[in-house]
Amino acid sequence: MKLTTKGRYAVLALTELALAKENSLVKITEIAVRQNISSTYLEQILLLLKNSDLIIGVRGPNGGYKLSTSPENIMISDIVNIVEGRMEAKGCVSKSGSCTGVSGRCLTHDLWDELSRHIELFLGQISLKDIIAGNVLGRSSPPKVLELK
Amino acid sequence: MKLTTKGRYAVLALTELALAKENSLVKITEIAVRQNISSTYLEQILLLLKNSDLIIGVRGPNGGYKLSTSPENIMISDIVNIVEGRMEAKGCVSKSGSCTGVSGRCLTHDLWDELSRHIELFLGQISLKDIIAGNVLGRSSPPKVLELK
DNA sequence: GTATTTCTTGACAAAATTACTCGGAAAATA
DNA sequence: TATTTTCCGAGTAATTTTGTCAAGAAATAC
Repeated sequence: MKLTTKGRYAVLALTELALAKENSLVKITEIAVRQNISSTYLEQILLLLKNSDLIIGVRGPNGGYKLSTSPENIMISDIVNIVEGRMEAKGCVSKSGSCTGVSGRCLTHDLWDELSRHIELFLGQISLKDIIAGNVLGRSSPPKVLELK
Repeated sequence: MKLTTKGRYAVLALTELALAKENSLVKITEIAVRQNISSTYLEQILLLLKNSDLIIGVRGPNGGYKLSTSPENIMISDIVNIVEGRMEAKGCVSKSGSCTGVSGRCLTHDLWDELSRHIELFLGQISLKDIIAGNVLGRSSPPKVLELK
């Protein structure tokens, strides 16, 4: 699970779509100007999200983008996974492919695996709706929360 | 909290040190060969860890590196934070520095903040000892665990 | 149909970061 | 002194990220 500006732009853009009036269309340039992002770069990103059916693009005058479903059904992990490739998480497949190194097999393998699983779990619990509701921090909402025991 | 091969190499190398007999010294080249990493690159990384007093370097014949403290006292987050710079986590300070964009302030700010806090928390609970004990997955050990409620 | 708006697509280029190399110096041992 | 090892700074190659550009396609308004 990589995380670059690409992923952040994607979440930001979809947040804008989520904020728009239901079924109204938002143009790329609107988002780009508001958020001060390169509009041509944003094009690329929204295209990825469209091809994965997370958003719907409408061409022609007064066209634009809208979410394909309601904000509570779109999780942050969905967005990030689409625009950033899924992270390999291994960090041990050095060359021969196998994971059994000379030093008594790959000890850190599980660590990175578990970390990315953890991140995925975290971002999979937060929806666009949570974000526009400011419901990210100190989440005490009905859905599962991660907590120290 | 970035995560590149640099961070993974660092954890891997320190795992090797943790596996070594108490107070025995391990050479850079030993680790490099065993893990199939560039030894000169590994030098740089171990140097960083040494300058942060996580490990101790001994020069001269039969020199090498050893941990500066016992494996259970070294957390993965310590290691990663040293070799990768601390991640900015914001993703919203576009230009003017302030966080109040035109689109009704920075909605995703909290999200990335919370994510990196979460990662830090996770890696801060796992020590080198846990790794060499294979105690990463399905942790049910005495120390605090992250768990779904 | 024509013009306009906007998305769609692909190829390309600049910038930044990551990953690694190199040459040598300092310290310790023998 | 010679050898072995860490230490240190600078520089370079490779990759990834972050864009730009130009042209095409679809929908709408006129």
